[in-house]
Amino acid sequence: MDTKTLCLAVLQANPASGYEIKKTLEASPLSHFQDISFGAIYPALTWLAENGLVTGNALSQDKRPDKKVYSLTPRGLEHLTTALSRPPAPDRFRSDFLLTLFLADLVPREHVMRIMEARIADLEKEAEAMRADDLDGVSAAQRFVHDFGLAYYEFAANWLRGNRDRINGETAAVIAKTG
Amino acid sequence: MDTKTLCLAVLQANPASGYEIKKTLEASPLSHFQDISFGAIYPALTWLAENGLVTGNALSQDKRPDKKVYSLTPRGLEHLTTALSRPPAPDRFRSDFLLTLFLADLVPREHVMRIMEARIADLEKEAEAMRADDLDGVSAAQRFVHDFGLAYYEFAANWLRGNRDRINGETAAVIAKTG
DNA sequence: ACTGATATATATCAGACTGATATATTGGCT
DNA sequence: AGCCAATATATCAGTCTGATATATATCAGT
Repeated sequence: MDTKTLCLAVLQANPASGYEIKKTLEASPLSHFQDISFGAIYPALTWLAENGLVTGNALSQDKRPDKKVYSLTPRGLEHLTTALSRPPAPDRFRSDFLLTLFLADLVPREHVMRIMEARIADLEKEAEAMRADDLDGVSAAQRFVHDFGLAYYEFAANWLRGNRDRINGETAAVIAKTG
Repeated sequence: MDTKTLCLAVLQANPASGYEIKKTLEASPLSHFQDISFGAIYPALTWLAENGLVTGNALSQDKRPDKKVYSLTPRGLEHLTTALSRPPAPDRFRSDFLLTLFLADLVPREHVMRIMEARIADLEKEAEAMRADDLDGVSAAQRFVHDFGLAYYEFAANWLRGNRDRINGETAAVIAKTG
């Protein structure tokens, strides 16, 4: 989805500032499947406010920079539901890691082994973190997305673990022995 | 990876035109994890030629528009291997489908069910197509990437199939309450 | 023979997005 | 005191997507 719709999606749950929209998305199970940068958020919010899809209130804060808190309007909610009612675009999976593996013959075997081990460790760390997530008060739909993310990390880690020798050959066996 | 490096990655295997670079990538197992548009390819090739990373030969063809075939230079190969030798950026998974499921309560249950069935069918179709891929003469590294892609489609289809009721249930309850 | 769809081939461009940077304050750690 | 991280907004160069333009050829259906 584009940045505007994604902002509306976050605001639909709670009024928030641009900064909070990004932090909320990062803390959500959705963070594994959607991302936006500040450079896109702030212009999007300005546009949304000018076009009546959100209303903005400037808050002077005690010990922090001013905060502009935006809330969804009926028109904003309508825009969001309309966007969600369209058939979703195909998923996009971008992996420089797999590009490197694809061209493994062009780089030192050591390097390939290193990034393979690092990626498996990253995936397992991610899965571990998600298993520790507190899901109290989270809707079934949100839990569904969370669990898909967790299942993916587990799948990917296990698949790479079970197949890494196909790329690394004998050297991987040595690593496995030496720990 | 950026478009330039991706072009070099394709040219490393064979000299090609911009059009052929895109078609080659689309036909490769890498297509599931890397993509580029013509609007990025042609400027990238011009830049690469001007900077000596590729050499270009214009070919007048019999019954087709002129074709500019580019080949990798030693400097181009060096640029490619340098890029591949860096730790790869984290994978990026973008899914509007999962965003819609996350906010399933905002759209009609019928719609959620429909996109769920459609996505499962798409994933299975993709897996089916990959199982039929001809892998004769494909390197171990490339087969690895192919098989990861296939395994992912199978995992995702099976997971969604096994968990889809978790979404449709709650949405039904919300609909019943709100009328 | 004609029409429309598809394939080959390059190029351009508006609009969108990323990642870096600038600005300013507070609070914790060394 | 000095440094880093967090809170908070804003801008911008560089990059990429998706659409469009241009031109030719083939092939299936009418």
